[in-house]
Amino acid sequence: MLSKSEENYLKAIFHLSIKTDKGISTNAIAQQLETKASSVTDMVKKLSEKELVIYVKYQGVTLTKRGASIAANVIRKHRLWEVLLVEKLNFNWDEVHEVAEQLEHIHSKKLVNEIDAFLGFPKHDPHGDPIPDKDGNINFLEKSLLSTIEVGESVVCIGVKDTSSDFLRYLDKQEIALGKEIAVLEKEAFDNSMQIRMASNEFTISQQI
Amino acid sequence: MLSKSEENYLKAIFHLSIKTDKGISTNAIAQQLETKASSVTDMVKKLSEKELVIYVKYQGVTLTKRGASIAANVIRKHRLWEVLLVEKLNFNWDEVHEVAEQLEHIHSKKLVNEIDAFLGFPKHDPHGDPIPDKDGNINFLEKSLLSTIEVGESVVCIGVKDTSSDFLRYLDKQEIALGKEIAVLEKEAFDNSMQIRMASNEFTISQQI
DNA sequence: TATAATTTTTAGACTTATCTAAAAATATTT
DNA sequence: AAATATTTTTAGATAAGTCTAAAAATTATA
Repeated sequence: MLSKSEENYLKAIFHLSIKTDKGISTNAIAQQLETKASSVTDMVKKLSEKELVIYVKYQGVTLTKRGASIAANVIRKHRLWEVLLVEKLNFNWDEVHEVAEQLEHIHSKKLVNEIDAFLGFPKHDPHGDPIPDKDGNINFLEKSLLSTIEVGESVVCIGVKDTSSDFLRYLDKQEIALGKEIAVLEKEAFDNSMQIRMASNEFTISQQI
Repeated sequence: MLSKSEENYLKAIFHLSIKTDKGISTNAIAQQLETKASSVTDMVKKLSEKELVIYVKYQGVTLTKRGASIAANVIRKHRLWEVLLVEKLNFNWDEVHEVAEQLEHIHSKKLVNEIDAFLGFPKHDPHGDPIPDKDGNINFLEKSLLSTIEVGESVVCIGVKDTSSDFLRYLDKQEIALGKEIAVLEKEAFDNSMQIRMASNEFTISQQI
C-alpha cells in the first residue's frame, strides 16, 4: 500500500502530464508539491523502483500504466469526496479542497464505490472537472460551449470555436487562454450575456463570445 | 496539530482510563496499540511535554483535561463516521472499524459537525457505544436493560440487576460478563425472549433474564 | 563553441516513529 | 529481607521523508 506522500507525487505527475507528452521535470513536480527538487529526485527513484514511473536521470518522469491508474484513482476519490461535501454536507465549492486532500488518501474500495452510488454516479466534481471511473479512465476533453455553462459552475478553457485573429486578440486582452479557469457568476436572461470571473478579474461577455 | 500517532496514543490511554483511576501503565498502552513498551515511553514523554498527559517515570500516565478532550474528539469522529458508514453507505456494523480508524484522523471541525447534523445528532454508534458531544463529554454509564434493546443493536454488559449466585453462575456458563458485548439478533413478540450473540456463541434467553 | 546560467543529482544531516538489547527500577516469591 | 521475576527506561539503530549545500549535467547565451 502506498503512502500518502507517494500518492501525492503520482497525482502531481498525473496532473502535469495532461498538458504535455514530454517527461515531467523534477522542478515542475517540486513546484506543484511545494517541496524541493532534491526531495523529488529521491521520491522519483523510489517510485521508479516500484515501476510506477519511468525515470531517466536528467530527463524527467512519465507514469507507467499502473502509476497512472493509481493516480487516477486518487483523483477519483478526491473529486467524489468533493461532491459529497458539497451535495450532502453543506460545503461551498471553494472550501472543499483542503479536506478532500486528506480524504483522498483513505483506503477502502467499498467506501469509494458506495459514495459513488450514494451520489448517483456523478460525472463531474463541483469545479466541473471530470471524475475518473473505477478503472481510472478519465474524460479529458469533454468540451462544452461556455454559453451552456450554468451559474455557479466553473470551467477550464480547452479550446476556442472562432479562431479569427480579432477574436483571439480580444481573448488575449481579457487574459482568456488555454488552461485558464473561468467561473460563471451571473447570466442575464434577456440577452444571454454573462458575468464571468477569471483568476484575476471579473467582467461581462456577450452570448456570442 | 497532532499526528495520527499522537492521536492514537491519546485514544488508547482514554479507553484504558475508563476502567481504572490509576495511572495507565506503559505495558498496557503497548498492548492496546500493538507496539513495544519502549516506543510507548518515548511517545508518552512527548505527550507529557505538550501537557496532554501527566507522566511520572515508572508510575504510568493519566490524561490532562486537554488530552482527554482531544481523545474524546477523536472517538467522537470515529463513532460518527461509523454511523455514517452504516446508515448511509451500506456498511455492516462489523466492517466499519478499519475504515473509521482512518477517518477519525481527518482534521475538519466543519466536516464533523456537518456529519453530526446530517445523521440527526445520533447518540450511539452502531455498536451501541455513546458518541461524545462537541465538548468531549461522554455518557460512560448510560445503562439500559437488555430487554429494552432493539433487534440489530448491540450493547456492552456493564452490570447485572439480579446478583443471586444462581443467576451469576448462569451468566458465567454463557460467558456473559462485565465488558462483554451482546448483540440482539431476534426478538419473539409473544414471550419477549430474544436470540442474542456473544463474541463466541449464539443462544436464546427469556425475557426475565 | 566556449562560457554562463539553470536544472538536477548527490552527499550528508535532521525529524518522527519505530525497534532491539541492555540497564535500572519496581514487584513478587520464597 | 534477600533473591528472583517483571516492568520500565535508556541507548543506539533503522526507515521514511524531508532539507541544505555542493557537485554534475544540461541548456542558454554571447
